[in-house]
Amino acid sequence: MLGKLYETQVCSAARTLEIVGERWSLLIVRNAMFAGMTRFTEFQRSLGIAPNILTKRLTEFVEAGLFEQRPGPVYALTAKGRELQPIILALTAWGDRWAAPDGPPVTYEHAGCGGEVVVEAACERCGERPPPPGVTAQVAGWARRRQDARPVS
Amino acid sequence: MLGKLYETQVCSAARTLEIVGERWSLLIVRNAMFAGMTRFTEFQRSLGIAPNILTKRLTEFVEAGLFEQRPGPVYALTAKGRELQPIILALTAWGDRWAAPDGPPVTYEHAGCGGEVVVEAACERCGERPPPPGVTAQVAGWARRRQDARPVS
DNA sequence: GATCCCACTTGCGTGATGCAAGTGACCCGG
DNA sequence: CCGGGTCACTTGCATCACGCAAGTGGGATC
Repeated sequence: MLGKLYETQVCSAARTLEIVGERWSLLIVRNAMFAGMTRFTEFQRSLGIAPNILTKRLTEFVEAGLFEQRPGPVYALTAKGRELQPIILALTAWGDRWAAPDGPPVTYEHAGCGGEVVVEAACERCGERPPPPGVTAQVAGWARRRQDARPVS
Repeated sequence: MLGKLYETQVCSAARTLEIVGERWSLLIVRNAMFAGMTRFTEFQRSLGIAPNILTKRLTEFVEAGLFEQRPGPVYALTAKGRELQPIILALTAWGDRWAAPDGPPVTYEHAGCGGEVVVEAACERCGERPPPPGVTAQVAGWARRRQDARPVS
């Protein structure tokens, strides 16, 4: 949970980043999601994250509903937390393309089928996958009015 | 560019987060991508970001190849920068689902067609869209060996 | 009892961010 | 010409986030 929120941003991406935009957050989620980690020391060891930071992150994830804490203690992803998956996949894909000189270290597979799982933007109406310039943002009327009512500086 | 990198993480998502994981970074990219912003004060005003932080971010984005700086000065997204789009879309989608009590403030449309653009994980082999538990991570052999050669603590 | 492991907590130092004022360049109007 | 406004930053300082390392308490095992 970001200390200072993005309050002037009427935008869901900003809302998401308020919850998982801090240092280590998405890597914690990644390890829970894909390495099956549930224990404090598992996360700590695998990430090299300081225990006070990990405590803070896990506590806030539980409060935000991304994880639930069970006796043990076990930190288990909720449905809400699991649905962060496309973000992890998209981050991975970009990194594979532009920041992986040795090739992709991790690939994601469809369990059972064995095919590679990729994350892509596609049009719900026609099915096409538009290149980035072919995607435009439409701001809802109420959102535009709310944005205008919130001058930043 | 994160101050302390995620050096022990052999993972492209971590590489990506090293470049765009700092505060404001993805919101800057979002504004460039979807609001056509190219000028310093445009970003500064719309985000309410401190000028010293914005300077630092833009400079590093140019160094990392996400933006190029032209006379004006104009900050223009490169192809590398534009390919961050699925990340923005995925962040938005999660936020729409779980953090938008008033509904989605922004939707993304397929230019021309008008259909909504969504980002989804799909299997390249069979075309299915597996739910999160149906996606598994496969770590490449060299990556596992490199990870094992990098004890964290 | 001693030892080990786990799940944190604590205290302090360093680095990131926020705030607000300032600077220099440029443009426009009087 | 001068003054005012705008833009693109820079600077100095305060606050907050994170890193580091030691510590504490609980539980299990020998």
